[in-house]
Amino acid sequence: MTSFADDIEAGGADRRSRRRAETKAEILRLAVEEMAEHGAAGLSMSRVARRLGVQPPSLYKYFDSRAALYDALFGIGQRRYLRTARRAAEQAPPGLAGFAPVLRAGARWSAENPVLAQLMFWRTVPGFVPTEQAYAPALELRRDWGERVRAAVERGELGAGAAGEEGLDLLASLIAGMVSMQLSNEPDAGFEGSRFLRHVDRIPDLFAAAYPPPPGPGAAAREKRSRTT
Amino acid sequence: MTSFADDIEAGGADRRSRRRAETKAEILRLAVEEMAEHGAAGLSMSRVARRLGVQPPSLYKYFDSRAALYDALFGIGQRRYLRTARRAAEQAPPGLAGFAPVLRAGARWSAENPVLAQLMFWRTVPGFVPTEQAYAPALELRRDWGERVRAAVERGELGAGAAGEEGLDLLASLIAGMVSMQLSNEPDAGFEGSRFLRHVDRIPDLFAAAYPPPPGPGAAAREKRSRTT
DNA sequence: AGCATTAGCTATAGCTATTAGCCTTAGCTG
DNA sequence: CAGCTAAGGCTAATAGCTATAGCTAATGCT
Repeated sequence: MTSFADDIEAGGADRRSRRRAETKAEILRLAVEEMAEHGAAGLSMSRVARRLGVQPPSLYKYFDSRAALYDALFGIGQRRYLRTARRAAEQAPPGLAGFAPVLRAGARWSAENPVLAQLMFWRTVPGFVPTEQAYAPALELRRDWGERVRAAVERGELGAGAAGEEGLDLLASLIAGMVSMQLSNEPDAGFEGSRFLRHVDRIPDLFAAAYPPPPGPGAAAREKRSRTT
Repeated sequence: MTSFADDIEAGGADRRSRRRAETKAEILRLAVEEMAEHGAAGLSMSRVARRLGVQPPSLYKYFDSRAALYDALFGIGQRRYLRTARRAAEQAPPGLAGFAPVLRAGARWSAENPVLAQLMFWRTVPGFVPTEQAYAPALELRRDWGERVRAAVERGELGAGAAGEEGLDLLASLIAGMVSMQLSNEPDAGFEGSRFLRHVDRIPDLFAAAYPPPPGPGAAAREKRSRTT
């Protein structure tokens, strides 16, 4: 969170390119600090410049506009969020049982990066629309979830509708709700001990309640297990 | 939505007070139009003044600051939202069966007033913090829900935990999720045919799945009913 | 009819983003 | 190592923003 060094690709191995990338990363870091203080929509180029010890117009050597700065942060956030989810997915068990760890990882990331999460999940900065490129990871993540849900359906853990657009919309709404409540009510609370994010672990059961699996082999065992949990 | 005449109390029966109240209502109306175009955080006093056909400083005769204008809209929105929910509650059946109509009424209101909903449910306007007075209806609504859930618990339709702070947080998260998805993804879509808000009717069942009622008289009948629904 | 208040105005201060254009110097290249 | 390019800073200026101060005319109550 603190450093953006890895998110800026240096144009070349030049010393100049390297220094330029460092400055860009520093600007992004200061921008996030600014947003943490004044709200995601309250980013001021002038204040960032002051923090950097530079006159405001100099910032435009690095980012074409305030919107471009937002877009960079939006894109970095989306990439990191996707990466976080995929890493969690690697270690998660297959099927429905793997939902909770992945959801939890995403929720934790959002709690630890409230400013970026606000920018990404509510689009509330007037005049800012993310570029297609910056938005791309969000579409990838949605595809990931599509596959994950489909796998759970094939395992007989969820009803067929769960893997459709409708089911994915419901699943997205469930996680969005808890993250939204967190961001608007206690953005600085962190993940552990959050009033709202502790409910994230319940999402798989809630989702399964909305799309119950068809009765089949193993249904009785699953039923018993879910009752004791 | 179009008129704010009923939301501004005229100081007296004076002709002056009446005209003043009319102008205030007109300003609020134009402010919402502005916000619909430029985003909730993109309200500009100058643009509102231009629309009203007046110089910017003249607005300050009616609202002390931009924040005061936001606060008025925030308070009006909260009052209307509370009123909408209570009206729906009057006609709703008692117990868990009454949840859906009330939730739906709130969701519909949010879809029809996306700008006010954004201002109220995400607090994303930099520097704006609602006054206690403007926020009060939100607390009342939470108390209403507390009673409604408690009644359902007493009827044996929900588990005991549902009526605690934790349960209410979960319920709030469920509705917030769908409204949030609506506001960020298709704010201009309206209620009917919304991808996300159609899931609102499922909330009671989801909530009941999280706080299942203790087995007791009528449990079998309830079980059968919920399966056929 | 008289007069206080209201509701407009202009001018101004101090922010903001952004563009234009200048100048120095860092550092790559021949 | 010399020279040149372009990176990266600067100042000045424009246009827009919120907000305050203070003036003026007319509204409409008493």
